[in-house]
Amino acid sequence: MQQELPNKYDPSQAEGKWYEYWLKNKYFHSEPDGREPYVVVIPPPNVTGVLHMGHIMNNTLQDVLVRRARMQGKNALWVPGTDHASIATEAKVVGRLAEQGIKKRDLTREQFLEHAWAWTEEHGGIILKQLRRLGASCDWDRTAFTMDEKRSASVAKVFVDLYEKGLIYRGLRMVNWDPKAQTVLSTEEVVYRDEKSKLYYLRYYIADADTNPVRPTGEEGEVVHRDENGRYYAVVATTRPETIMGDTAMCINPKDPKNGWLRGHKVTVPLVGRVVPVIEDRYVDIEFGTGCLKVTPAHDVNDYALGKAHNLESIDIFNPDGTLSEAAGLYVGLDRMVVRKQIAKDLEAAALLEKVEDYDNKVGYSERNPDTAVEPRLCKQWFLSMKHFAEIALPPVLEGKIQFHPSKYVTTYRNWLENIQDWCISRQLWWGHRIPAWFLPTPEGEEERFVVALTEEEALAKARKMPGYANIKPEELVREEDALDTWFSSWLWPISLFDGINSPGNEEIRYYYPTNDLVTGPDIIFFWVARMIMAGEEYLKDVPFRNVYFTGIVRDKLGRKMSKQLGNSPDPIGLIDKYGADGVRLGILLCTSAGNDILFDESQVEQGRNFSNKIWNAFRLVKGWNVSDEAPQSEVCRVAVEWFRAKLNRTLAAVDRDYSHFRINDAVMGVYKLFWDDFCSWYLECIKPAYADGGQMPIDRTTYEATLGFFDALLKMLHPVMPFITEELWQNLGERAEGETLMLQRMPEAQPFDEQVITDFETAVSAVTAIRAVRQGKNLSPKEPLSLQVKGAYPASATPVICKLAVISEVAVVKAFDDLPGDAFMVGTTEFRVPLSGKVDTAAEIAKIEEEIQRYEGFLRGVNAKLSNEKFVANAPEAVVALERKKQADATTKIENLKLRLNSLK
RNA sequence: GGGAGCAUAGCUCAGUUGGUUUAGAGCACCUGCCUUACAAGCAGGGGGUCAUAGGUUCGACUCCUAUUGUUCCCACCA
Repeated sequence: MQQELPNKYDPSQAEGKWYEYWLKNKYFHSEPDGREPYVVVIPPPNVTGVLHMGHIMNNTLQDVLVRRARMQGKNALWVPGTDHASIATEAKVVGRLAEQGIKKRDLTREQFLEHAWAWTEEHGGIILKQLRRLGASCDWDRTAFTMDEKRSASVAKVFVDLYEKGLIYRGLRMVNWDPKAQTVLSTEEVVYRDEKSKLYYLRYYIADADTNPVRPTGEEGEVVHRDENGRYYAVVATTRPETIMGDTAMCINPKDPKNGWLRGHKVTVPLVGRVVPVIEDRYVDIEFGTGCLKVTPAHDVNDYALGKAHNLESIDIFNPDGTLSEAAGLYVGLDRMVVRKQIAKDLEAAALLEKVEDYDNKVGYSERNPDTAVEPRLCKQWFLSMKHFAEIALPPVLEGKIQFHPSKYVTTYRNWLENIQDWCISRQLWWGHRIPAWFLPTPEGEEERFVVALTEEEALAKARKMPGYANIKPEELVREEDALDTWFSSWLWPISLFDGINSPGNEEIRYYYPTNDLVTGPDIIFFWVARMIMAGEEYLKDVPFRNVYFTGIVRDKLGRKMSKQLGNSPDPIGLIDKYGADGVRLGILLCTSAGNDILFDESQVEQGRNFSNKIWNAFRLVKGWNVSDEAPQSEVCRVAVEWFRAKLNRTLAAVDRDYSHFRINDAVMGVYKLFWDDFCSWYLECIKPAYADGGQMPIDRTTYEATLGFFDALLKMLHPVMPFITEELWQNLGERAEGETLMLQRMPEAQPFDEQVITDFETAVSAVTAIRAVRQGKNLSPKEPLSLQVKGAYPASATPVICKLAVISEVAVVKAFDDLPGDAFMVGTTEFRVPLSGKVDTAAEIAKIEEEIQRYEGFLRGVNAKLSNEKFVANAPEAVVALERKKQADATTKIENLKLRLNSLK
């Protein structure tokens, strides 16, 4: 039976082998059957993305949940897939084309898409391959892509349906424009960042002083500006001087005493020379800047509203790429950021710049192009009306049909839904789902006309039914160029994966939907989570999942976000190579608690690797034993087996509880300690056969079988967390037939156990620890036999354990200690003493006892104070009072004993 | 500007409806050990007036109020 196993676990020997085995036997694959389903859909990573630590955490959590459910006998399914990530991917493709000297606008849509597909095929799925290294038990046969045939058809069908329901419309709105990607963004795709910027104070001269003389009102607080030539001017503060070419008014607050004298005048826009009216609106903040606001209806959301209210002209001075257009008249073709700098200089040179102040403000940036400030822009886009969706998506979360972990995100969710804005779903991109709408020839000056349909044929049929278009030819229909927002496909994910849109009520959607748990980051609660709930309620009248586990962000040890620039993001595959997938999984899980950011450090993965090794060596120990059918079971073995069985059951119950509350790190830590502390440090040490006559004694059959049973249970408990090493060891733990696997074994269930067994064993543990401390303090060899005296209540089962683990030759239960010198300690109210002839430092012992007495007396004072408080005795529950009385009695006993001892020493 | 969360050992966090021997874990740290499973290990040990100030209560880490610090989300102050 002697095994020639190395003393270090080598993950590379096991991981690839078992993953292949699982794949070959299709253990990850699921088909609908009679069992209870358990379903997780992966948050689809970008098709061209590579694995980072966030994915490691997120996918490890999913795999733990899925593997556990599978071992609980459920029909577990984890569906993988990728997302086409329209803006991000298109940007990458445009970038690569640029390297080859190709411009996007020189290509046709078809040519561009060819390049995009080529790129997708080249880089696509790398991330899914990487997930295999982690051990992810996804059903790869079901791998989906948001732009594959079924998913694309689902998107189109939903678009048409929502249009027909009147929920999708086209509207001219002020939208967020990304000048780099040259597409509109949804409000959710704009991230605001604090920025140190400048506030420019500009002179707007009064233009009509000749015909309409300036008359200061003389009001208190009035501020009138005149230059050295006596000309009047107003001062406007702005952060965006480059937009003055679009100014079509200046606005003051009607109640502003500073600027009342400007009322009714016209002013000249500096440099531009355009004469614009001074308008009045309560919107203007009197306290901000000078109280004068320049109004640029085309380039600011508020100004747009003002422009509408006051019937102002709107001048769009930007090109789609953020350079100035012909309409600007000045700086044409220059980038807006360049113009901002230049115009400040020019204004100064023309003596039109009063001053410049430092100013902190928030600037919106594109989520996908973080260096690009979004530009408010007026244009016609496709919108999804959200009121209806907010109404159907709120109740399931508020009523607990869907549970958020942690629950604090319910508030966030609710807030967003209650203040929701319509969703701008069109994007001026080619990579994505092309909007299924066709425009019809429309006479000049008339409202655009279009039809929405699944196919061109349908579109033509629909068009021909419209008045005046009975004879329209196919080539007269012009398909919408825009694509849809990526999230317009993602929101269907839990449905479209089971083809529930194209083929409603099919077997799979009925069986697998709703899914169970979703693991994702809180950063996409609006983008994705909320919208999936909307789609689920709209199309299946049911929630898409029952639980949402929100992970935190993986940061480095110093709390910084991981980024390429900082170089603080470890390569996950490198970590797996170095520490093994199991080590990486355990490492990341140990520091993961729902909703909290996790500060990742490689030492945690090292801890995971070390734990793998611990398991490995425990296995080496157990498999190295000779088994005897004749040898009777020793008392210490009997006690240890009884105790560990109880402990195992207690932990199983605790771990179940932790998992059900999504306290996965607690569950993992529970198993970790059960294995390392309880199983290895105490149980195995108890039953480990001694050496005698130059060889190791055999272990008795009863204990051995029990130990294999425990090991088996432990491997099962560990398997969801550390799938590879557990499979490797389980396969070698007993005789296995071809095709057997740990991953399909049933997870042990907690059985009732006797709490007293655990309590009694803990007495032995405490005594052993104390005796070891005595040895250490006295510098005694761990092997030198000692004897032990016990005074007080003492479980008989403790003796064999103490004898073996503390190397005690004899335990004597005594009524009173003899006069021999020795070291004493207490476990509960039981007093123990290790007689030590000639090795006792009396002075030190006295000091130790006096310190103890002091501690207990302090404690007793607290208890006495409580008990002497009549109100406490009268009001507190009986059990609590009884407990305090027990504390009082116990402490008193202890102090008495200690004093007795003190006296005998003196 | 509005909202939410957090503040417990050097670090990261538990502390489950206020009462379990005057607060627990993991890591880190200190001391001693290469003891035939494991030095990726073993044994032992130190370390916290639970952010501050009030309040409720017989009793507060736990509930309430305020303050300070911190994180996140939302919002059109140029």
